[in-house]
Amino acid sequence: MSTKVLKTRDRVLESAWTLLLGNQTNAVRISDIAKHAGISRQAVYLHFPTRAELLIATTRYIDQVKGIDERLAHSRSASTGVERLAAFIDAWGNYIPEIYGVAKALMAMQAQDPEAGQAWADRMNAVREGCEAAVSALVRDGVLTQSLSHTEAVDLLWSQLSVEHWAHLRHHCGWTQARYIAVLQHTLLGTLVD
Amino acid sequence: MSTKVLKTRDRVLESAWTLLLGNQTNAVRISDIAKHAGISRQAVYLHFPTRAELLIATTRYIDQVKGIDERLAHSRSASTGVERLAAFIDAWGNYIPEIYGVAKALMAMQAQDPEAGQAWADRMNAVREGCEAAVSALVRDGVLTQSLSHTEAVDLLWSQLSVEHWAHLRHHCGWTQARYIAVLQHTLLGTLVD
DNA sequence: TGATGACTTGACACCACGTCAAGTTGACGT
DNA sequence: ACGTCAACTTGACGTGGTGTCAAGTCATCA
Repeated sequence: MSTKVLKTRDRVLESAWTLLLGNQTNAVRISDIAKHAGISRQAVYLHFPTRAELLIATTRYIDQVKGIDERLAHSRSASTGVERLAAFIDAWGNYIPEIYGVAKALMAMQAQDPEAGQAWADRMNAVREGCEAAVSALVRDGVLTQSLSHTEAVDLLWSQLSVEHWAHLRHHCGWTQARYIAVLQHTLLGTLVD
Repeated sequence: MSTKVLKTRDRVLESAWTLLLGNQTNAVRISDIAKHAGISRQAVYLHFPTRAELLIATTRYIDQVKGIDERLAHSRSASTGVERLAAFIDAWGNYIPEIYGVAKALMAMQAQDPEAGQAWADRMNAVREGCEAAVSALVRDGVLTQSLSHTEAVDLLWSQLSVEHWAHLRHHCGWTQARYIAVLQHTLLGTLVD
């Protein structure tokens, strides 16, 4: 595991990240990534077995570089359930833009490649756990609305914090990032808390 | 424009619809559709120039067969804004399952084919007009919440009535269709009406 | 009878993924 | 100084799906 190997591997991941974020039209081929990283197309396969695995590795790389764990951990330190909900929406909602490029490519792949779909689903289940924790905090405070079950509340929070929902409001509706965060905090508070 | 032409064309559209709805793994190729319709793969190209156009034509075909226009028109006849909102959610929300197969394929294509993306966006803009009408009815009744602008309210309704949101709750979260409709009616009422 | 339109068969180019084989290069230990 | 090994290169190939092209069949209709 020499230093150079890691360097090249990371350069590939960095290239994938950059190209996927930049390109509107999602025609990011492996050869594009290789060219951007300054290596041959075949060399990419020395580090990643398939395109799907490369994309998945890219999301993990972004997680690591951007420290999503720390961001989410911080939201867990809020004292009240309501504050915790707002902090979680803030932390995750502001992370989505970073991973959107890769997420889009991965979601486009899952039609043909079930493995890619499963990998993405796994990652999203981690987000669901965060939603679950936030809702539990609301329950602990006794402020969760009567009209939704615990699970329904988690599902609703989770689905509104999905990447697709973000993309819809941000790109189709033209919302700013700040408005996206503010409106989701407000409406989800209204929906989940009595 | 003989009878037989229309028959074959419709058989292709019907096959596309059937296969796209049935297949979990979205590997519906043109050759599959042709085989199912009982014609050669090349004959499909006598009716539809590209795969994207075939998919788009399929959505239009479903619209026509299932009479979505009538369904939505019916929701427009409700007297109060609140009833109209509920009726619109019911009409559109119960239509999504019909088009989901094609929608999924079309959304998967828009990464590579911008034309497919544009066509799908156009169709979704028609839904947005329905959302706009429902919100306007709320405004007319003077019951739209103060905390959202007219446009924001439309955007929020629209994004929560998206096919992606339906798929998330229905498939990832395992909700029944009835619960999806009921919860959306309830939470959107809570979000949009004071 | 002969023309037309719908369809068939078979071949082909294209493009991206993924694989394989045979080099080149540079760092490393001995 | 030498051999070795890992990383990387070049070039070729197979696969699978899309879309194109050319030649031929067949029923219908004027």
